[in-house]
Amino acid sequence: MAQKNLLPYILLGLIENEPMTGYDLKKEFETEIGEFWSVKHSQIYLELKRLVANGDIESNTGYFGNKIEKTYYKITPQGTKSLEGWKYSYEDQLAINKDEFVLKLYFIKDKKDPRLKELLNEQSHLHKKKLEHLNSRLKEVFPNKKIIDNNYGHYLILNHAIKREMEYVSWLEDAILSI
Amino acid sequence: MAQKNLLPYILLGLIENEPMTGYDLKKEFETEIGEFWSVKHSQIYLELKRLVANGDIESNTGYFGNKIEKTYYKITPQGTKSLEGWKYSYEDQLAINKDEFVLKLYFIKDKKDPRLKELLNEQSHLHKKKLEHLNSRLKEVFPNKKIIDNNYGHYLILNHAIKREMEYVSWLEDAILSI
DNA sequence: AGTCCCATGTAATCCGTTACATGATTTA
DNA sequence: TAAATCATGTAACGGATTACATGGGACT
Repeated sequence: MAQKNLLPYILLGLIENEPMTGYDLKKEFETEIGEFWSVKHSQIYLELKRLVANGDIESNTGYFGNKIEKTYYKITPQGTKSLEGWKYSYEDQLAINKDEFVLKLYFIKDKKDPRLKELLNEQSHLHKKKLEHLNSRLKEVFPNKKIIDNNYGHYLILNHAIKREMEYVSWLEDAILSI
Repeated sequence: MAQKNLLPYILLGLIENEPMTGYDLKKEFETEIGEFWSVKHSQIYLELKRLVANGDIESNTGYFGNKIEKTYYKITPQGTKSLEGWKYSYEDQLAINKDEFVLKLYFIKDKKDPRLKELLNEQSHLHKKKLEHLNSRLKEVFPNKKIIDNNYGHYLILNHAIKREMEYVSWLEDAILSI
């Protein structure tokens, strides 16, 4: 494979709970899962066709109480098996996490570079905003223990994202003070 | 552009210090910059041609005291300008950092899922190994203050990578204890 | 009447990985 | 002399983004 294509598993994972249309799936990437993954609708519709051709999902087109024709997709037993296989598969090595800002810094050699502080400040601002956003998401999405225990993976990764941003900000602040 | 292509800037940044061959550049991705970025040699050679066509670098083919013909590339004033422009450019939003493990967790709903702990343990092991590796890199690459001050960006991002792995491990350990 | 959102696609383009390919030199 | 490394490419394929495209419904 050219690049590891995880979209099939995402779509299966989302459809598993309840049948969905391509548009519904697109919407998911604007809210919940959009915090952790991004994809364009053009890719979704193509992948859905592939999944149908592969027998992982089934489509059902019609008017479902609405005035607009929609196509709903539901997962097949084969699709469920494929999804489970991926969910519990072992990763033998960590992928490199490509961060443009980190790359830029690699090429800034001189500690006394006059624009270094400004760059660090800009990033700090971005990450502080992100951190704020994630903190409010946590409160919003997980108001009580029951919701936490029934969406535990999501709860864990949201907490991880928050800790990651805290680390990012603290690193940048330390860096700013060090120069 | 399909995906943001940062390779031109990486190549310019590496060539800026001293003229290099395609093979030299490939080697860089096996050591220093390989900690933060990955690329295949096929892409390097293609990108070098594009940079030459674009006037950002100049090529010089011949026998340089060796028995093998090599092609050295050096940066042009235009290339330097392009590199500087990128290095000090402002990023207005943060890119999503796609992590397969995080994605998997999103689809693990139940806190009592019997395989959750095992998955977390596996990841913890990987990140601990990574952390060890980064710590030894830091000692190896930055033995004294002068080297630090003259490669400050690299020093900063290596420290960031270490703190990031520490956060990852601590998050996983907390998660393991919580279930 | 116009704008926004719903809903679903295709096409073009470029990026990234894998595979194919070749030949010389150094090292074990 | 065989294997590893040096050195440089091309080709095929698939993933990801952008742009093009269409039509209906809801809201102002």
